Amino acid sequence: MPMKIEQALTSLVIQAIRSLYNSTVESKSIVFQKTNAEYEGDLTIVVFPFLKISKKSPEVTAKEIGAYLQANSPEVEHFSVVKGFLNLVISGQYWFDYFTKVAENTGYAFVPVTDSSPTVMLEYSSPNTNKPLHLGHIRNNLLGYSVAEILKVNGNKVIKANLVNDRGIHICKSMLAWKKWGNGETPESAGIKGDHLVGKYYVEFDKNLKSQISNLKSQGLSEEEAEKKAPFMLEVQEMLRKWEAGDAEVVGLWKMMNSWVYKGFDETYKMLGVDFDKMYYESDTYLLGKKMIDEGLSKNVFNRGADGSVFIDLTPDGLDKKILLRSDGTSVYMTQDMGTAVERFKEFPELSKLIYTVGNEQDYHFKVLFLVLKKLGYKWAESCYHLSYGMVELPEGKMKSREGKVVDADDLIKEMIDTARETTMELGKTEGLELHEAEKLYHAIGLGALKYFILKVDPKKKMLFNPKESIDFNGHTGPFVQYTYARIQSVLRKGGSVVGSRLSVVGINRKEKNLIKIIYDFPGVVQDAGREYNPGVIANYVYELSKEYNQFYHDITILKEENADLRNFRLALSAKVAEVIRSGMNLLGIEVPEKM
RNA sequence: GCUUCCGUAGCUCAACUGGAUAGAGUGUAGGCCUCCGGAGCCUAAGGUUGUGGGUUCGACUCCCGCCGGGAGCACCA
Repeated sequence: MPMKIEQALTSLVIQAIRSLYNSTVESKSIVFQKTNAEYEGDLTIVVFPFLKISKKSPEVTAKEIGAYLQANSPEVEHFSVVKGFLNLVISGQYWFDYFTKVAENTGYAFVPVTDSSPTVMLEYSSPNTNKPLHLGHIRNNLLGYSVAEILKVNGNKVIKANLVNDRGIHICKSMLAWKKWGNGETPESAGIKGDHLVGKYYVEFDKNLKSQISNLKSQGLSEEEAEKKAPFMLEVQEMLRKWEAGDAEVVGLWKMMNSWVYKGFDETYKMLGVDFDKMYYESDTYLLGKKMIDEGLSKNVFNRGADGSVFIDLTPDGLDKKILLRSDGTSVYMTQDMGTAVERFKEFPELSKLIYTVGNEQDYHFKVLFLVLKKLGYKWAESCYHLSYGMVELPEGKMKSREGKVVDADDLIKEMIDTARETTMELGKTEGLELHEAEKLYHAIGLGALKYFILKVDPKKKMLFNPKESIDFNGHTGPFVQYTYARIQSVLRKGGSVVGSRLSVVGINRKEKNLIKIIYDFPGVVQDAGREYNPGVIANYVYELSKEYNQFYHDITILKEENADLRNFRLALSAKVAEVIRSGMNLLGIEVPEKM
């Protein structure tokens, strides 16, 4: 990657200040920003921080520094001053040279992974096996996958992990309902995906339990008592005990129903295009944390209550007391998470970061988890990070899975693809496409729209999904970017290939310069996205690039340009834009079609 | 009640981490296919950034107080 012009200018500004005002400034205080479109210029230096040193007005200071830069840097063509802002015009030659240097280098924005690169484990997805995936899971999956890809191109080895919540009382609920009312129904016999079938029995259980509870309440029991004494509740608890004791029949049922669910999940994962390097199952790991109870007690980090329960008192840290072992000796979620974290650093001692992709409703949980690990003396505790994301809300409010107010993942994916198919046909773009190619295209567009819609939003913020309005293919959307890519491919097919490093052009126009400047920004954007764990940075960037290209395409002739050098340059520029769009979209897990 | 996150155009989202007159899309009203793909391009209207103070050359951004909303609050996961 060529050196950034900002670096060279920074040291020049330091020189300027030394020579003009006989003083030194830190490079940190020299901030560059893009020049506003309404003024002439490429880069702007804010001179307010230097006024104390120069003891002159903002205008004079800016002019003096500007003159120095112009005199000492061939890249600074000229400059102008507006109030305290020094606007620098960087020569077209510089931008053109930059372009020829990166034109042939597809990885110019990426940090390569080597043997000595740090290893990061990123956990995401982590579903429960008692119901199918919904829109909330989709955000988790897309976010996790994308951040993993972004970390890779920032020079990290990434292990994508999925910890499946495959045991516990909620799983037993589906099992019990199926046993009672299922009549041996299977995904095959019912013609339903396995995860949906199991989910159906989960709902069934809940319904029947509720009617039992309301019966008991009408007999005069309180809500709390009724919940505890409902026969179905007692039965399901008994089932969980049997499962933990290894009862052959219960375990057999559990295995069968879970295998249905996994098959269903695999289909959904495949449609979403997400994958994992490492699968963990809670049935293997849920006992891990128990060992740490003694460790914590002997280190006086944990306390034992009179009833035998174990807890940690975090009130000195501004948090609460947190139970870690129930009075009956069983462990809670927190304990399990402690155990699995320790286990992972044992399994992968080279881990430099452990990232959990989990919704922000668990912010407190992870705050406590990391603090407990730190108090136990694990120095890697500070390398743990909660990639917290906001909830997806519907126009009518939060999704409630128990009330059936959810957007089912499989339904939504299908709807996106159907809409892509309809739109493509309406626009008459299916000509000359084989059927299976067409279907691949609808998938790319439908999923592209969905993924882009979700990933363009800052993960930290909650987002609204309106099923009627959110499926849009125009404007600031995935298909807009895909369309721009396909359009460029069409130009390149007609224009032939050119060697970007052997170009010569006398001058570049404003639109060309704008495009090169955006291409120039890509490395920094990739870095920002990685530092912030935010795919939205990439999404907004590829949109900006696409928009600029479409203007260029509209205003500037490419194929019919008579000057061969200019024509070649514009073809090479188009090819580079397409390549950056493709690599950016791939970081979001979105495919770009050659035609659409 | 305590802790915590959030309020930006009618709607959905940005704003380079404290910098210029807060930007896009969508929707609304208009315009652009004799030119490489109209899923595109251009123009217009649309804002006291919830609100009141403070910090400073400068605040959507930092601090404090209100108003409104979400989430979490030891033996659920």
